[in-house]
Amino acid sequence: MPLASETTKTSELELEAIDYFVRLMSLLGMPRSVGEIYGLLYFSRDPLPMDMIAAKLGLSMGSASQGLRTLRSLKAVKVTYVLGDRRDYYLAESEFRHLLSSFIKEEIMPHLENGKLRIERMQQILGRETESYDEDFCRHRIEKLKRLQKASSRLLPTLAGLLKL
Amino acid sequence: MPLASETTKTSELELEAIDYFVRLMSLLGMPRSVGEIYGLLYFSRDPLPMDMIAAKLGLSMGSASQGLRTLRSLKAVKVTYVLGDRRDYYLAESEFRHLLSSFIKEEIMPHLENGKLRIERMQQILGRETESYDEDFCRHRIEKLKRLQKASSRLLPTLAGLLKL
DNA sequence: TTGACATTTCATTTTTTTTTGAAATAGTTG
DNA sequence: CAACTATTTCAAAAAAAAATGAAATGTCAA
Repeated sequence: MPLASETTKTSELELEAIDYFVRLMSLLGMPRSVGEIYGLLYFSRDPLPMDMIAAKLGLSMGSASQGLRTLRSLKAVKVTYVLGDRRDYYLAESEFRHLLSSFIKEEIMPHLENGKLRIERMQQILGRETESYDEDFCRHRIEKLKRLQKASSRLLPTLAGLLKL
Repeated sequence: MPLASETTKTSELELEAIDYFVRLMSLLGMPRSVGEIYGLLYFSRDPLPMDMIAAKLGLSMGSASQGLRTLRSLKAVKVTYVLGDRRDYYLAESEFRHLLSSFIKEEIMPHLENGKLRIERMQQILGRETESYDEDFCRHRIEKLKRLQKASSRLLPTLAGLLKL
């Protein structure tokens, strides 16, 4: 637990941003700590080292480390080297769109790929099991899935692209 | 726990669909049970009553009831009345896009609205706290948030609209 | 009105996810 | 190389989310 003396008081604006991003991130299924860290960095002009982030937010080092890893992988945070200090300093990538775009690429697209395989499997199964009384019905449903699949495969990369600009 | 005699054997195709939709729904942050129910209904030509759904999936009535409520609210499921039976029968709305569209409207848009208010609050706070040394910096960041906000407010309803067609 | 059944609600239990904290690792400096 | 510090890892604890099951509610029909 950090001593009050070590932690600069968290400003009202920071609190507001933390709240805002905790919500936004949780919409993307990210844990609270990730939103907190990003929120704190969002209104910080100077880059912050991990231990200060953890102290300000009252997080353990473990959480901070894991949260920063996530943010780095989403390109939501940049690492800065500060002369004469061994620690890594972090800065928020202020274009949140970048984050959304990486999120689509990293978290959603793989599921889409996987979905394609599954639909193929469904077709195989239906092909094998002949003479089911509702074969036609199932065939139609599979067709619908394929259309959904195709539409998403077009739409999502486009969206990811749009966001980056 | 349902007796084996009450449960028609779940077909391979049904299993595949259940798996598929459990994943897809979990991407939207929906609990497992919701995906299971929708998956089961997706390849069922005949509407099914809640007790049969619960039996086939090995879910409690409570879960089935809650899951169907969610699916109804997303317009992912239609209720059918069967003559001479008191139970409600459920049918999957096969256009999954409808579900995505309701999801955007019901789950995401409210957060957006809320976000707008929060950004306004940030501006108020910044307005009050004069002479912070990085006031300009914060002002810029708030501007970025507003742009993100505006872009999403345009994009998401458009997307929801596109999906419905 | 009463009984039979379908459905919902909700306190409790179970499961899953997230956080913690301490140990392991890595890296730098004297 | 040895001492020090920053960071990561991971088993265990805590917290959050979901499922259960039994009681409450609603609804129809005899």
